Amino acid sequence: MLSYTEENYLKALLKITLESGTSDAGTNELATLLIVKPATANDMLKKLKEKKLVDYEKYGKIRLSDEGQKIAVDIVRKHRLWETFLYQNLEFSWDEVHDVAEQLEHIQSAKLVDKLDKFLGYPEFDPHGDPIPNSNGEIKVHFKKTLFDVEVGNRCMMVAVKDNSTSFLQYVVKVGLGINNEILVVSKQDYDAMLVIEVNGVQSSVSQKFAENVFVICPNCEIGKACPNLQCEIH
Amino acid sequence: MLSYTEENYLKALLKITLESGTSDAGTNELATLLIVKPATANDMLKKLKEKKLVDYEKYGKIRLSDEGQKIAVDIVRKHRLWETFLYQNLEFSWDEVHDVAEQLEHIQSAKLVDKLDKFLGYPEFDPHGDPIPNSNGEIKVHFKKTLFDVEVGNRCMMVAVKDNSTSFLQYVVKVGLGINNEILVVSKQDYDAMLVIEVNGVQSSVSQKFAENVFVICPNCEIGKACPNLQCEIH
DNA sequence: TACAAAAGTTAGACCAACCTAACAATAAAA
DNA sequence: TTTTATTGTTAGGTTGGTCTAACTTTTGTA
Repeated sequence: MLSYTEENYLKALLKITLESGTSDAGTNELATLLIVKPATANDMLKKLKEKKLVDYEKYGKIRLSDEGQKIAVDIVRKHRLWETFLYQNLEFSWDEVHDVAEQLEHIQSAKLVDKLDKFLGYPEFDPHGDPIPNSNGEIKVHFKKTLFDVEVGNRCMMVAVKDNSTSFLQYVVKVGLGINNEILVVSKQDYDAMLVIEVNGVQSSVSQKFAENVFVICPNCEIGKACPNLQCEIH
Repeated sequence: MLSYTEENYLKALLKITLESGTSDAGTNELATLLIVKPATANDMLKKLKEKKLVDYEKYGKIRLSDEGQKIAVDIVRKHRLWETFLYQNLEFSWDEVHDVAEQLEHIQSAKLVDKLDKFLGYPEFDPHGDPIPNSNGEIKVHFKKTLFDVEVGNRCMMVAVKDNSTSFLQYVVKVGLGINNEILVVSKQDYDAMLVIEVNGVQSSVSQKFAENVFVICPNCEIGKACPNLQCEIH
């Protein structure tokens, strides 16, 4: 059984490797993320190496072992499931869920996680649009392209939103948008970056700010697989 | 902000004072409950005294301060709300909820507790029949008559258990008992105080120890109200 | 290539929560 | 009332996670 602290180190390592894409991390970087001194991070790395959760040699690169990665992904799964619960069932706003989920992710009970997942209807994305790993640790490919990135004349499909504020969500509804809706980008103004989009045959004009808060994939993409025409950035 | 450990000491002190009725506790008793050595409990008591959460003098009696009691009751509130959630919404059986709630009770977020309470519909009793303190720390009247107190030939209804250990709860299930089940006390042995009881037409033999851990009311009682024929002791 | 800056490591210390072993005070029994 | 048993306390030690300060290795650039 890992301590709360050890779990946080594994989670931080996963975050760094996923975000950098280089699949390894540095002591300083890790220490900064955990708000801890490099010496402290170094101590912990030695301990995690001992437990075979990280691959690491002195002055060398740090990366999670398979086992370490598995544990880290499971913590992310718990975090995102709890965020979804707080948002969907307990009326938390999207910016309030993180801190509480940060605590809840450390609750140890496999049954709890699976039952929560079932209760929530096996969601694939959390309130921030981030993918929720399934019980086998498989993470859906995550598309980070926004409506604003789509070129004029192209079609895309909405998969998530970045902003979860009520005002934004009401705006989304007003424009006739929803998850899995297909969107055609009709035109874009150079002057003020306003977009004209078409949803279900109805045209609307939306701002850059709005467009940047709508995550999309190209319509040929299947959620969970790599984009066939490489337009979608994989996170 | 209190540590996980400090919270557990406060909760244990509340439990001891409530169960003994004498409103004070001993170092050994506390240590036993927390599965810790008396020396350790003693260290913590000094620390909690320093924080003004317990009233305590060397070799004297230990009791929670008003502030300490308030915190302890709030932890119990959280514990019982989570138990209710696990039981009602996540399909946990009533003997599985305790251990997970033991972790969840330490999550720090006033908003979470209040929203959870609202989500659950402001329940007054948890799956074990124990009363859930409200947000002001007020606890409903609680019936504390045990199965062992019921006279031979009388019927009663199970409302709660005193012992929350998994082994006891599993035994309860094995005997075919559950909350709101009606029990007939068929006979009682003078020699070893064994009881023969009948639940849903099935007879079982249970020990004095077992019977003393099952709280009952007479079948005419309504939970939360005083017993109409005064057979039920109010705690 | 050399050397300064950045990154990483080690040694030694602190605190919280635990321990054991020895001791002190109180309660119970002879 | 004296002795014994129980209960409570203190002193000193261990471990996990943190720190500072000093040191080493690697990296980047003059």
